Amino acid sequence: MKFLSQIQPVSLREQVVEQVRTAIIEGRLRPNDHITEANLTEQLGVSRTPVREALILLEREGLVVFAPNRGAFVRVFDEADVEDIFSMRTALENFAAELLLPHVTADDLAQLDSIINQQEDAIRRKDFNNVRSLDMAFHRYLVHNNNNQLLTRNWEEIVAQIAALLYMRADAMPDYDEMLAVRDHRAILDGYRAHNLTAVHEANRRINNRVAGECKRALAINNY
Amino acid sequence: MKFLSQIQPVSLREQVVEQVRTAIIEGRLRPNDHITEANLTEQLGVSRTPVREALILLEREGLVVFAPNRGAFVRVFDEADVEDIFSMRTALENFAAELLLPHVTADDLAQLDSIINQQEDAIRRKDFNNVRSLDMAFHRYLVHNNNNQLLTRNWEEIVAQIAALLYMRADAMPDYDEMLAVRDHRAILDGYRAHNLTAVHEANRRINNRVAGECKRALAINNY
DNA sequence: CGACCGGAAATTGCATACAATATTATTGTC
DNA sequence: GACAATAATATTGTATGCAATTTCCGGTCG
Repeated sequence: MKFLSQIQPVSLREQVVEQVRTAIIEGRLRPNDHITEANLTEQLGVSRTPVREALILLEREGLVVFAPNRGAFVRVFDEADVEDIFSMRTALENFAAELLLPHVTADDLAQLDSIINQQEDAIRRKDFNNVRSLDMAFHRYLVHNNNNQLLTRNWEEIVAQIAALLYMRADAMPDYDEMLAVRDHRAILDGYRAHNLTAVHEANRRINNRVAGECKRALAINNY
Repeated sequence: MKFLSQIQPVSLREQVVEQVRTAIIEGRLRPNDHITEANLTEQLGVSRTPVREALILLEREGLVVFAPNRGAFVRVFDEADVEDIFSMRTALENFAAELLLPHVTADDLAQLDSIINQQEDAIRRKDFNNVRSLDMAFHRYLVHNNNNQLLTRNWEEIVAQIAALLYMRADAMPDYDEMLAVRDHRAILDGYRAHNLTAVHEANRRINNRVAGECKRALAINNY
C-alpha cells in the first residue's frame, strides 16, 4: 500500500519565484519597485542564475516588467489592465461553474459554507491577512475542484495579479467594508445550492464588476 | 509625425523560444522527442544560457516537460489533456465572442469571410500548410480584436498546444476532410452576422467537441 | 547465458566571469 | 552657477566552468 508521496527536488529557481511572488502579492514589494538581480542574490544567498530565471518567469506571469539593461520593476497596472484582469477572471470562474455545477456535492457546499463563516469571523477579529487568504480559498476551491490543469493555471496567474491589486485597494481605502465579500460569496454559494448556473454567472459578473471599479478608483487615488 | 515604431532588441532567449516553439507546432519536433541544451546550443550557435532560459519558458507554456537531470522532452498529451485543452479553448473563444459581438463591424465580417474563402481555396489546391495557418488566422482574428491582453496570451498558449495536436491528427488520419473546418467557420461567422451570441457559443462548443474527439482517437491510433 | 556491478559518458543545476549598455556622477568650460 | 562632455558605476545579457546526478555500456561472476 502506498502511503508516501514521491519526494521532488525543488529547484532554487522555483523557490525564488515563490518568494518574490509572495512578496509582491503580500505588498512587501510595491508597484514600480526596482528589483535587481544583485539585490535578490544577496538577500536569498543564491547565485544570479536561478534569480534571473525566476524573474523571467515572473515577467511571463505578468507580475514584473523588464526595462532592457535596467532591470526588473514590479508591474504597475493601469485601468485597462484592471478591466482585462477582472473580465477574464469572470470568464474563468463562469467556466469553472459550468464544470463544477453538475457534480457539486453536499460536502462541497458544506466546505464552502465553512470557509465563508471563517472569513466572517476573521473580519470580526480584524485579522485581515486571514480575511484575504480565506477569500481566495473560497474561489480557489471552486476552481481547483474541476481538475482542469489549464483552468487552474490561468486562474492562479490572474489571482496573483488581483492579490497585488487588492493590497493597493486596501491602502487607498482603509475603511473598506470587507463584509461585502462575504455577502458576495453567499450569493455564489446560493447559486450552487440551487444548481442555478445563470445565478452563479450573474453573481460572478456583479462581484467582479464591483471589485474592478474599486481597484480603478484605488489606482486613481494612489495616482499610478 | 510619427511614422516609425520603436526598434526593440530581441533577446537570444526569445529567439530560441520562437524557434523551438515553431518546430514543435510544425511537427519537426515530435511528442516525446528529447531536447538537450547541448543540441540546441549547437544548432543555434548560442550558449547554454539563453537556450536554458527558453526551455524553462516553454515548460511553463506546456510544450515541453522536464525530467530532472535528464533533460527536456516534447510534451505528450493524454486524453485528459485533450479534454482540458479543448474545453478551455471553448471557454476562451466564447468569452471573446461576448467581447466582440457588440462591436463587430462590417469590415470585420468581410475580413473573416475572406479568410474562410482563402482557406477553401488552399484546401482545393491541397496546400495544407496554408490551410492550417488560415484556420488559425480565422480564430486569431476573433480573439485578437478584443485588445484583451490576458485573453490573447492565454489563447495563444493553448493554440500552440492545439497546433501540435493537429499535426498528430494529420498523421493518424491522412484523409481527413478539411472542408469540415470551413463549414464550421461559416457557422461561427453566421452567428456573428446575426449578432446571435448563443449561436456563436453553440457553434464553438460543437466544433471543439468534434475536434477534441478526433484528437483523442488520433492519440489512440498513434498509441501514446 | 543472464544478472549485477562499476565506471565512463551525458546531462542538467548552479556559480562565476566577461561583455555590452544604460545611468549617474564629475569635471571643466563658459 | 548652468551646461556639456566624459569618466565611473550599476546592471543586465551572454558565455563558460564546475559539481551532482542519471543513464548507458561493458565486463565479470554465478
